[in-house]
Amino acid sequence: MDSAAARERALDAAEELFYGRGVQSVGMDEVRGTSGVSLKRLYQLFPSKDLLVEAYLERRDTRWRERLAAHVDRYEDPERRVLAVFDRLEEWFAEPDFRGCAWINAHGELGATSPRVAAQVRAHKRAFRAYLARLVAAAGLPDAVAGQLYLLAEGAMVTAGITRTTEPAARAREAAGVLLRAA
Amino acid sequence: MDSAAARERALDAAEELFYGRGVQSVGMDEVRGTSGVSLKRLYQLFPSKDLLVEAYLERRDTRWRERLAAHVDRYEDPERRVLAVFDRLEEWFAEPDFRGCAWINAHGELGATSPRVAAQVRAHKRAFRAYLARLVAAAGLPDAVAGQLYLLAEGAMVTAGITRTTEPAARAREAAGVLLRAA
DNA sequence: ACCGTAGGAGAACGTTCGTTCTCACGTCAA
DNA sequence: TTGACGTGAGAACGAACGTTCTCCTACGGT
Repeated sequence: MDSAAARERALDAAEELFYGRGVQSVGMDEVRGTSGVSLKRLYQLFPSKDLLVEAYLERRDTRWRERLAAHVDRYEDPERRVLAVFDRLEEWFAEPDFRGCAWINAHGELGATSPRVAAQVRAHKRAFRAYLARLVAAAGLPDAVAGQLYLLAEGAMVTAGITRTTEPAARAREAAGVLLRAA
Repeated sequence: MDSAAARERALDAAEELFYGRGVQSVGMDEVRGTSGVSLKRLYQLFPSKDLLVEAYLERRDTRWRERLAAHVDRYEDPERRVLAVFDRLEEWFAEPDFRGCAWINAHGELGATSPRVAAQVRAHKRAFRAYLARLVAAAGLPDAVAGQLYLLAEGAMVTAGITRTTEPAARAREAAGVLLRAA
């Protein structure tokens, strides 16, 4: 197994475990067991657990935003594209291993003690918010609407994570529709 | 120091530390140091750390909802009372030691591994949501609006916790105003 | 005064975990 | 063939931490 493959496997295992059970309740030894990558190699690729956590969050950030954009790009109508964000949320919430927003969870767990994780979370949320702002601007709507929709989306994520239902997405979408019409 | 006073001090310290830095990064020894309650007494009052965590969340839940209700009760107009929820959020976000919603944070940290904490978080959120529903019903508005406002409030909490600004409260309040007018 | 009990300070115990080390094995270059 | 090197399995190390234990002091009832 070459270095790149080991890295992917390690990140796959890290993501599954850290996201599924929280960072602090997963030991490096379990990452080794799940990934099949030896401890020695793990520490070559990621010299500390902190760095593995950062890499996990970073890769997940890229993928999460790509999947969102891919979903939105199914549509052309600018207003429909805004609402597609909430459709994507619903799809996400329905995934069998969904356990809430990885960044909100990581912030709750590590935000107070790890400035780097806190910064990654802020960057991720800033990027999401900026994306929403672009969609709203493309629909010719005032920027304030983006902030409102952003709060709805965050509320839906956190609520879906706690209740383990997809329903918050539909509710947020309804509210978003009202806000769009009112703007 | 009698037993009741020791209990209060222990809970004060637990709340300050657990809320401020997260549960898992605070040891029982630090709770002892901050509270001035010896380990022996701590374990008499709370036979395990888990039970101390539960007691912390429970006491905070009671107080948090009392303060919210007290703020809302300043007003009589039913619609104003609904909006007062967001005023209270802004006040909360501005507190100097504000670090996001304790239950969202606890859920991110422990929700996946502690069913009891997860249940407490769900109960707290259910209670908040039910309170909002009562305010909305008293204003003669459809129940669906309560769900929408709830998502706005949760989004504001999570965003304020991550960005450490009070601004999400004002944005959520604006959006809430629009939703109320549209209903 | 005397004893039983409670409490405080802090050592001690056992476990977990991040990280490093040991050792044996296989591979490839000279 | 030999020897340097990379790797894997897992032991080992050191720290942190939840929990319990030891020992000493102080007090309340007789």
